[in-house]
Amino acid sequence: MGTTKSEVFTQEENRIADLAKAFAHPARVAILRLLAQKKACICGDLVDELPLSQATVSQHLKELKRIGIIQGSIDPPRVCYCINETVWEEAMQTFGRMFATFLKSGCC
Amino acid sequence: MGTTKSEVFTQEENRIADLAKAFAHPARVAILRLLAQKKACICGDLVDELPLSQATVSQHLKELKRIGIIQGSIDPPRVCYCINETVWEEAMQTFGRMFATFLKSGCC
DNA sequence: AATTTTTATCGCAATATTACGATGATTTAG
DNA sequence: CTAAATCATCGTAATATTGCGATAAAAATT
Repeated sequence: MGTTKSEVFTQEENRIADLAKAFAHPARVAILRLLAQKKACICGDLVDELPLSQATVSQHLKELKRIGIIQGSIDPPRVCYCINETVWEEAMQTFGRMFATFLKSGCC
Repeated sequence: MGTTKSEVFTQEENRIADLAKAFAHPARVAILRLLAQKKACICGDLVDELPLSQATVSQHLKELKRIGIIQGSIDPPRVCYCINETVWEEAMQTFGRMFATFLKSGCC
């Protein structure tokens, strides 16, 4: 095994999990912060800011792109990355709704 | 490797990543939802609601407990799980702050 | 054309995660 | 005391993730 049984969960549950993965590694948190604060944008600048190799940073960027929360535009030979506003909003609202489902009145 | 270089990131970045991990698997999303909506609380009930084995559910519960977002109280031979309100709030505010850092005015 | 700059990708090694059956531990019920 | 119920843990297998050096790809510069 080692594989998540995605088929047995709802699309929404899988999407939430995917969005959460964007934030589930400190390097990706750092990248998303830098992009959200516009402190960096060019991949090379991100590499300078992060204590990881260029290959590793590139891999995290790829994962964030797969999720859709960032996008990159080419300015050869550079690539400028930025937050995808639509997906950022989706994440914000998705987590907002999730956190709002909590009903108090403890049983434990 | 395969190990995250936690030492080189800030405590906050690591904490955010950990909190995100709670939501980074569809089964855990389902569990947290059930607990937040109080549709289940006893471990056995969770197992009934989820398409996973008892051992697997127990493992996810353990991870959620490690993060701190749920807690369990013993009612032998049962265990009643529920959301830890404090950590739930911490997560809500942490993600709220994170999402609020986004500055518009795109460069891409 | 050769070099430089920048980024992506490959290949590998180490570790982590996911999943489950089987087994253990604990407490109640009979 | 024995059996049943409930949950945690162990052991194992399969796959995923993390990280990096080396290399490839693409375009500008010399």
